[in-house]
Amino acid sequence: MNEKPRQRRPAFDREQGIAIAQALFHQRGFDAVSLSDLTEAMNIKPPSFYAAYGSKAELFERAMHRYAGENALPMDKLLGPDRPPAQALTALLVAAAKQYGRDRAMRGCLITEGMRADDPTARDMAEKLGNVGIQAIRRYLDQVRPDAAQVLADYVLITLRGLSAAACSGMSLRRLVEVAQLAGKLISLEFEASDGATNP
Amino acid sequence: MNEKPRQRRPAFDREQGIAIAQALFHQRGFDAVSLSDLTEAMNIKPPSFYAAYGSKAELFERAMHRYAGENALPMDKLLGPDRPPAQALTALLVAAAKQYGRDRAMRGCLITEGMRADDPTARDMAEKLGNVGIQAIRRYLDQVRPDAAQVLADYVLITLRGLSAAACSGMSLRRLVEVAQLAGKLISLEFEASDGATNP
DNA sequence: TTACCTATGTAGTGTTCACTACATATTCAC
DNA sequence: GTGAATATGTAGTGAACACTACATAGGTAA
Repeated sequence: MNEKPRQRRPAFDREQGIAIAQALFHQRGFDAVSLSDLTEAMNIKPPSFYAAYGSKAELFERAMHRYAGENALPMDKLLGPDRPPAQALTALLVAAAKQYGRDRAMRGCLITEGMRADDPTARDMAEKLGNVGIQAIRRYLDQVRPDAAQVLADYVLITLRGLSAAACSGMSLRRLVEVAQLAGKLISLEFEASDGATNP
Repeated sequence: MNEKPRQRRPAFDREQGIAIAQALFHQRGFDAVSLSDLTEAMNIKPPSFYAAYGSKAELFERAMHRYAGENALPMDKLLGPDRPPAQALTALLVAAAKQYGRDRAMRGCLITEGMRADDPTARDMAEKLGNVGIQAIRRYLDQVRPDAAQVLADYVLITLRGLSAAACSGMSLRRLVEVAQLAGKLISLEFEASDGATNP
């Protein structure tokens, strides 16, 4: 009696699913994105979701990796040895500010904000990934400013976290960049003050 | 047949309930504290909760007000006209760092972190309360540094948000205070540099 | 004592959450 | 073409969520 055959579309694009998840997680944060949000956006059903990604947290990790791959600040170039340290750190902060305020719908840093998820699994994943970037800054400062590497790395980290948080709260790109430039300028002043007589 | 009469304890202390809620919200954040967490900690049942506080969000607002009343930074004293502006701002940042890292279980700023709640009602309440403090800083800078009040206020705000976030992630009190002192010192350098010849 | 009002406990409401058992449609190697 | 492996849709799971209808106990004032 009018047996409608079960419909099934061909296999969906898993990489595109990660891209969709990345956008959703960046817009709303891990906790605020539900499985039905994800499956609706990907146009799949929950079993396909779990067959492909294992769990919501695992997909979040993949999305963060994708984000890091395509959006991560080019530390190697920004913190290269061929420019003055103060200038390199300023460039890092300004680049971060520009990225955090670029897209009106996806503000702040996906990984930095992921560190505040309520879900402990997702939070740990984000912290682990974020530490990679922090340690890159720390290594750089160990080389160029070994006397104050720790406090300077903490200063940069806290400025980045503040920039990301302010971006999420809607602060304009212009203001974010101005603060990043000011923070960089202040580092320069500190370097000049403690440098003594290396420059004219 | 063994009809156990319904037990009922006398009316509970509503103010103490707000204090309990303040602690829970500060430890875990608005979204991560459930109604059963609250009613269990207060040793009451949900109907008593709603009779007393209206909703979870309204209790959060009361808890933030309580927090502001007992923990808010004494802006009037910190930003008084009797001390150099750079010193006043440094004192503000250091006081915030000390408060954010003081209690091992209740890190960061309850209101600042409340601005990131997923619940839009709670988030709006926190933003409204946080703006009061931000505007106090802005007014102060309008008086002492009218030429750069906006960017300086944004800088202080972003540093405070970064300090709160880092505190929540477990950064030690010592490191938080060191960063606050460095940020304050950098502001001093900037003030001296732009001051020209007001000081010897 | 008695009547009344408020706040309490019991016991739910419907919704949403992340996640899954199972049968079947698609796909691919051969 | 055919069989096997795989991923899909249907339809649900139990748990947790914020919140509430209702009867009754406690406190208060006469």
